[in-house]
Amino acid sequence: MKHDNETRENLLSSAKKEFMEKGYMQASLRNICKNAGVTTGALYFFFKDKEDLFAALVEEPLSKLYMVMNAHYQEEIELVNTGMTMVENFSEDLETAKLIIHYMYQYYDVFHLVLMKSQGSRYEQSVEKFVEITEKHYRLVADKMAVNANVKPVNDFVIHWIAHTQIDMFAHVLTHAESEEMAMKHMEITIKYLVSGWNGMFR
Amino acid sequence: MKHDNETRENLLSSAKKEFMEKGYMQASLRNICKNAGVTTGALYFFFKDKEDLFAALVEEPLSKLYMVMNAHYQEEIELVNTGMTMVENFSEDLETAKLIIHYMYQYYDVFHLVLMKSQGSRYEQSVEKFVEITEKHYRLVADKMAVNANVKPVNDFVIHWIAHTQIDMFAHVLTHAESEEMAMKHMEITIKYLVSGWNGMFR
Amino acid sequence: MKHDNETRENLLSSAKKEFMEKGYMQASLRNICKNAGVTTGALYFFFKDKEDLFAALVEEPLSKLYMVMNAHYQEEIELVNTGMTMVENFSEDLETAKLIIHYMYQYYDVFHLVLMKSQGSRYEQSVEKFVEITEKHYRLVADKMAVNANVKPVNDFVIHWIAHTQIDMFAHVLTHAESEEMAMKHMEITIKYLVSGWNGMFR
Amino acid sequence: MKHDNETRENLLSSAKKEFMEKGYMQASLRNICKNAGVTTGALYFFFKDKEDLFAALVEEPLSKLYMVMNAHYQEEIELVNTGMTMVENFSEDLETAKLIIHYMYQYYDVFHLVLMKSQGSRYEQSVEKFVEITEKHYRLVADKMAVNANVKPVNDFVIHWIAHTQIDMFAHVLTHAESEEMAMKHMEITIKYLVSGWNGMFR
DNA sequence: GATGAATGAGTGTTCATTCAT
DNA sequence: AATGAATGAACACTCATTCAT
Repeated sequence: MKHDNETRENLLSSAKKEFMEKGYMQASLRNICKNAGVTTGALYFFFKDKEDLFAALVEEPLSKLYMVMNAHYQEEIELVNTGMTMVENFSEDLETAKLIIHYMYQYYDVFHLVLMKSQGSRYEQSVEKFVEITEKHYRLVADKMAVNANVKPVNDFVIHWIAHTQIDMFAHVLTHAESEEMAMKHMEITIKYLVSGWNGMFR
Repeated sequence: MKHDNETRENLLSSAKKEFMEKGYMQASLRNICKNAGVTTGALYFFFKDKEDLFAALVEEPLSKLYMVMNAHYQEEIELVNTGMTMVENFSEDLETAKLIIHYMYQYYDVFHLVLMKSQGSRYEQSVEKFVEITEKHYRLVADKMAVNANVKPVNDFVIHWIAHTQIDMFAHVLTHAESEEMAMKHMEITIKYLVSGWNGMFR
Repeated sequence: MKHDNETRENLLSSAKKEFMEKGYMQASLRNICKNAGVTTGALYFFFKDKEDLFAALVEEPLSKLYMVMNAHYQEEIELVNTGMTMVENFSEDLETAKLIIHYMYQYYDVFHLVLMKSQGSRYEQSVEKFVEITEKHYRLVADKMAVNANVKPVNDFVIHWIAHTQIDMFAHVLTHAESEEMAMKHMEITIKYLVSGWNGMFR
Repeated sequence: MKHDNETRENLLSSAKKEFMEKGYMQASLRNICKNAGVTTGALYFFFKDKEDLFAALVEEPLSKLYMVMNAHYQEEIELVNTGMTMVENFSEDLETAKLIIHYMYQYYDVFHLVLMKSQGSRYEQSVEKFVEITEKHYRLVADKMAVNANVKPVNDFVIHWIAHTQIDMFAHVLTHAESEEMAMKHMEITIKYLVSGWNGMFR
């Protein structure tokens, strides 16, 4: 039986460590190879270039999360269409958030890399992409609620900022909580905070 | 009276432009010197190294803001000691926030550099420092309020996150508003949001 | 009967394409293998190294042409021994030239490779070899003619240059004519030119 | 008094040697620096990149020769306009050729580099440029002569080839003659050959 | 016959920094 | 006060080649 790409795995884990420590730009391929116990040529057998190496670490879980979020927001918007004026209890949002955080914890390192260490790579825009997805969602929700509650619609700037705040919360929880369990606990309060803030705008 | 170091000024403004465009790490001293019309040697006459050059741009306004914030929070805490259970109207907070944003707009480029372009320099931790200051403040406020309102105290994690959110808001407003005037307008809503969130935690 | 090495053939045709496009030095074995649908190891099973691969493409037709030329010039020199003082009509030379060009067209790619794309390989000296063969021939012819016409012998430098010019003409026609037919047509004038030049020297 | 760019000169002469020996592509900047006794950084202080280094060696004499040739051909064409049917004596052409060769010998190494060692640099097309200039000239001359001599005009292919042959002659003489003196001597015969060939076409 | 993996030396280039003048 | 020159280590990346399986 063939060896299971041991070198590739070594390279990936060495790369993960290096990217974690120094960030994408400051990471040295030389170093990654040295710590993986191979020469630079070996790296280029498995990966096209530096960016491809980084992509191999993060691409899949990342794009999957994009899909999950898009799908989830799709469903949620249909609930709003039924006509509620306010997020009466934040249980809905909490569940969504917990789902996302749970997914992120499954690929803890990946999302740490993407959210905190990707500057200089093509993934440095990932946070903005998450924001965009969330923003579109909130734009719709806010409009519905404004109509239903008969208040003037929230402006784009604020929607964008709220989306940003939401995403930053995920990043924050991921990077500051000691464990997934603790993360979940913290989120109950942060979501309560965010929902209170949201509703406050329509009062 | 000092004679104005024209070269020094040229270097500083050239540096500001380069750092703005490429960020600290990617900025090239070569380039900065070329655009300032001097050679690298000249730069090293005025500045110890790359970091010192960056510091010369941001240090003063930055540390002044640290002081302003510290002073302001000092005052504010005394108000809390008088015994209110809740931030009844957010006018207090709004005024503080507007004061900070106004200060930031006076040194727009400086804070843009510090908040967005300092990665790789020792100032990349500036955001965290702001958070720390804010955090200490909120820790005190939250404790007082918890006692007065007779609810269990908010945990450190959440306080930290709330401080972070607050600081991010400043960064966001600074970088996304078209003008100081607009920034002030936007802040009225964002502060309303944040205060609603804050109060929501104690309900 | 040999079984046809499909892989070998694929490698050869892929190599031909790569060498044609980029020249010997810039050609990448990686690329050649990729386009042939095999790995580098396969290449090294069939060919010793890069140069051997190039040789496999060109060696045979090339050395055969050397032989053809040598043989032809051998015959021709015997005609001169019969005692003519001048190339009265260039039909002789034209026929020889057409014969060579026809042969070259049968292995169009091979000679294109050898004449234009072999720099860096051991075949970069092929042109010089053709020149050498031609030169020896002209040396003899010129001496005979000098004696017969009672003029002083042409010096070696000029003989060498004339040979070079002749060979370059073949290369030029091969690479610039749109078809063999056109090549033949063009050669009638170029040979006329060359013969006029040659005879002019003895006038 | 300042040192006269000794390092730059060392680099240039080291580069000339390396380019001469290995050609543009195979030349190693590391090697050039080592033989010049400096580090790679020094090279990049004086030259933008590899191509710029090569250009510094050849650009000026090369473009000057383009100008000289263009100017000379301009004059010559006016003679043809006076109406001769044939280049009766080749003294005209010989003088032009000697002038060009003399210029080339003044910058012997430069033209050796350009004509024989520039492959891979932007100067690899220099021969073709010389041909182009010469070709335009011969196109005009041939047309005039065809009219005057009442023969059908020579086709473009042949004109192109003749121009090529002419330029190759210069390259050949430059690289094969032992001295300028010898070169001049050789040229008398080669020009005689070329003129005889040319006139032969119109007979 | 052919693969997949790996080597190791090499490439041109960029960088912050230094320092004699 | 500033120049011009030079350092030397680092960078990502490419190459022809090798070899156990």
